[in-house]
Amino acid sequence: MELRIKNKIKEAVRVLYNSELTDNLVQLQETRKVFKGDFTLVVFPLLRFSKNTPEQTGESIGKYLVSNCPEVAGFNVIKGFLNLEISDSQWIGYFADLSGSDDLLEKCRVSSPETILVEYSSPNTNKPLHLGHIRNNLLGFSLSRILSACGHKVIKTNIVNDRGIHICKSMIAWKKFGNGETPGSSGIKGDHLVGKYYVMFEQQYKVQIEDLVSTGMNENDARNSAPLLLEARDMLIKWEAGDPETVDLWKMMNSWVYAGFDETYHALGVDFDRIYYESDTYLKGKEIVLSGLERNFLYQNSDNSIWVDLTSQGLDHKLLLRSDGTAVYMTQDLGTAVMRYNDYKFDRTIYVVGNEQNYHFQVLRALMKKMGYGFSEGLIHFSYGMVELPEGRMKSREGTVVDADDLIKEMKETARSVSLELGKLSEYSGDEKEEIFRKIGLGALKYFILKVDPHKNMTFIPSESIDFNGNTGPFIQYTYARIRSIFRKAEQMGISSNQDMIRNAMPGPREIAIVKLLRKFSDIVTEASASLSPALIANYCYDLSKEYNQFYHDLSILGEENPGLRNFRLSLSRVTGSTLLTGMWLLGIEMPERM
RNA sequence: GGUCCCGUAGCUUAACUGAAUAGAGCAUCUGACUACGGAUCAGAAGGUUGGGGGUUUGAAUCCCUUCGGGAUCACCA
Repeated sequence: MELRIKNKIKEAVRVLYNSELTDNLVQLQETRKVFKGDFTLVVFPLLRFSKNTPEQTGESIGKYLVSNCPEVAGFNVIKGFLNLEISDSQWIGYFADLSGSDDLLEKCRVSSPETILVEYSSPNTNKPLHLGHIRNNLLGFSLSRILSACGHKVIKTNIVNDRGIHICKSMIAWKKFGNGETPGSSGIKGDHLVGKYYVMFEQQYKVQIEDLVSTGMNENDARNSAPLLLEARDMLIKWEAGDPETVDLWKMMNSWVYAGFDETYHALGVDFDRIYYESDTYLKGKEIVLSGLERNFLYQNSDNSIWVDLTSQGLDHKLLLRSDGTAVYMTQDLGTAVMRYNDYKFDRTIYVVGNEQNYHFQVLRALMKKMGYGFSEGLIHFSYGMVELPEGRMKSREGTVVDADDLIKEMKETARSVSLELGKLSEYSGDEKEEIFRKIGLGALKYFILKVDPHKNMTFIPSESIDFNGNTGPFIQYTYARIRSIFRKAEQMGISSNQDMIRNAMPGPREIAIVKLLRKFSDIVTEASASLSPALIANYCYDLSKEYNQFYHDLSILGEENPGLRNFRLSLSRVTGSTLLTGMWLLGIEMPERM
């Protein structure tokens, strides 16, 4: 519709002022609520053609459109703004089409689908997932669904950081202090158990440093010569050499961690198509660096360390292999990227990684370009903001890390107490209730995180951040549950919605307002996919719910006497319900049938 | 110090890539159920978009400057 109107506007200017308009001069936008109309043309840019006042220009174009453009039923001009009024029958006709289609996302499909890898989560195996990972996982998962809904081939992927000195630290601590403790023997979830030994290492290490300092050693030397650290380094060397005992221990402890992560991922409702492990990819990375050196893209220092010079691209020199030949972070990312390209020939890889690594990804891209990898342009860093607490960043040392498992559990508990307080659901079985609490608690958490612009840092206030009223997940879920309830009731009454009757109805402004919103859905999803922003969909679902709740409050649906109007309202409810369901699905949020 | 990001009501945030009177929610105050679900709805109050300058018919948005906060610049990941 907008496109047709825009073309008519161009035609109007051609006829009235004998001038050709370029698209960027036709600024057609939604009319703001305080004014009358549906679409607004900003006429300021057209004054140079009309050589007239804004009011006169608006008036002339408005008149032309009313007589030449069937969609436009009327207009008004306020200052430099031409507000166009669309006839109700246009909106009703549009809704009839929408209502008859069974695929709300049909218009979102791109004409040339890409193969896109979305990397998210990327945990370390020495500690459990926390709130930061939750944002990461939710963003990555939702982006995957959005891109895939738009027709792209999406591979959800994860790179597990399972090697390095930090892993050896928890292994050493477990060996020395663990007395053979396992998840099974202790009842502690595997990732938490390993995390416990990592913390224990750091504590004991600190004690040893203090002891050494008290004997007169300076702190730096103490740090480097504490027995525990020496043992960890020794273990890393053994690991790299493939020492069977070390590798077995590593495998065993990793398997505990993976089982723990799987549980968290499952609770969060995210999954992956393909998981890469750093312990596999770093070797590939080394290979690439060595061949890059041979081909003179890189250079070697006198101490044998290997570097790349990116100063010509405004970046710096970057180390790629240590002097002892071991790999650094960048090394394995090179390897991972190449392995992935070999596996999938992707058009894009979207790295969902915090903005603290902006520089790293700039370097990665520039480096791959320099080394001649054609796909370097397709490496996209989806840089999202940190989750902070009121007192600042989460710090594991200060024990302020918000644990993912705890948070998920707390959300469900909160949902439970809110529900019980409201006294609903009494007729459901225990299992049914648990399922509803889970959906609501998780819905609140997910919506809270996804509704904010991914690029912005966000503050999480444990006691009050997650609400169940207002602009929240449960508000949208509630709206959906109400709609479902109407249809249960309608069924009892023997009423069903009839597609053929829609065009004959005479709905009022409340209904039309919803139709206008429903119509925007596919544009919003397309926009979310293009700009990689689930927040657009989240806020849209809220707007739609709000509009629907107003309608629901003011007007009766099943109680409406006029069958045509009742049918229209029922159809409107049906499409609103499926739009909310689809929108929230794109965010990874489940909707309860009742709550 | 170099580079980059962010400052919007008390709090959490929106604003389509420069347009009209900057939208919401929470919290506060006032009202609405003999009605399809009150986790709802209606209303009030709350803003010099950190400050200052500039470009423009028009700036939260672009440019400069200043203040405040953060990130990054490791043979850490």
